[in-house]
Amino acid sequence: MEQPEEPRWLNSDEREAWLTLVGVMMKLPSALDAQLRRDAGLSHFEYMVLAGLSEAPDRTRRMSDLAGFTESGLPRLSQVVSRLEKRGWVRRSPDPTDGRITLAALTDDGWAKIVGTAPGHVQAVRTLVFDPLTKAQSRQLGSIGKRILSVLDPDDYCLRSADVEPGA
Amino acid sequence: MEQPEEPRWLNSDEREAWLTLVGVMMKLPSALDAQLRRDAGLSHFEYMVLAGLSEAPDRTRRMSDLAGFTESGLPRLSQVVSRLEKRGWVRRSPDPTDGRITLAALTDDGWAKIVGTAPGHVQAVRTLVFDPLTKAQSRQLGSIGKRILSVLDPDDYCLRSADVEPGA
DNA sequence: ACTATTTACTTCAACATTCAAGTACTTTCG
DNA sequence: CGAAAGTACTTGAATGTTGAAGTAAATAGT
Repeated sequence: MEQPEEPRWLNSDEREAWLTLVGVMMKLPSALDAQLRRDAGLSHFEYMVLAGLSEAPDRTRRMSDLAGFTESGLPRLSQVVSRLEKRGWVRRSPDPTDGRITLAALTDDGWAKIVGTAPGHVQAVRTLVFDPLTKAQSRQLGSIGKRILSVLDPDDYCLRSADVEPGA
Repeated sequence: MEQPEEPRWLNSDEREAWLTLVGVMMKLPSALDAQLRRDAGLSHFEYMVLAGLSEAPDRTRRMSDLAGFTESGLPRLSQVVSRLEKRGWVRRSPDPTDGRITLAALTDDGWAKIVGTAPGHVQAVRTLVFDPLTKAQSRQLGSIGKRILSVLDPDDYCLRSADVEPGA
């Protein structure tokens, strides 16, 4: 079941694009983490948790739902939410209608935290990602990302709108 | 020194592109790690170390040079190279001309390992990244990545050829 | 109604990564 | 020539993440 022909190596354009992409994947997360840690004392993962709650109705969400949103398993989420609870930004309570489910809710302090943190983070995303690109490139990035994500994980959260353009 | 106006929020195209990019950055590394671990018993980082040595003259490189290539600090590299040395794929020796420097060299077994592993990994990169894209998109991805990387780290390894196109 | 399986989450142990100190060597300067 | 400073790397402690077992509650079967 091996491919009988020699493998299709990357051509030089592809190879260059690949190495560049690896570089971006290595450095962009650290850069964003550093900004959040410096300006808000939050890891990127903690920020995602607070952001996920802030967008939800009643600022409340199930743990497993949050785990899906943040692309992480329940154990990791559980520990991080414990920390956020100790800091007073999140409160956990069992779902009255189903005792297995734990609901995580953003407190008022947590809401204030995310409201105070978001603008600086958005600015960082802008500076590092969109400002260096033309408008056309920003659109291309969206299309390219969706194409790749649809292979990586067709059920991903971001692809719910069924708009993976077939052309370019 | 705060921006007096309200922050420039991401517009809906940008927001969508951003969430997609986050998804790709979360999942692509794990997918590649999984392929290498399954097919070759290597982490992506270990693969990068072997690949970095395989491309070097005499298949030999300084530890600090390798650390730059793999975008990681010396402590991490030191431990990983220790493991690779125990498995017989790398050998370390002090530089005869400067006793502070440690040279890491790929053994024949290590060369055989990377030669046997590379085709499957390249195939995975192809399947996950380039096959879903048109040729035009592959080129766009290269340009976009270089633009972003040039802000993230202007001294990056990949940008040595001074070819960040100013147009699109 | 009572057990058995499934679901949702937490906790515990193994592992990897990061940061700070330590070691060995080289270069510089009095 | 000898002490001080700097460089390259390794080691060890603290932290965070992943995987496996454990708990608690709900559903399904008998």
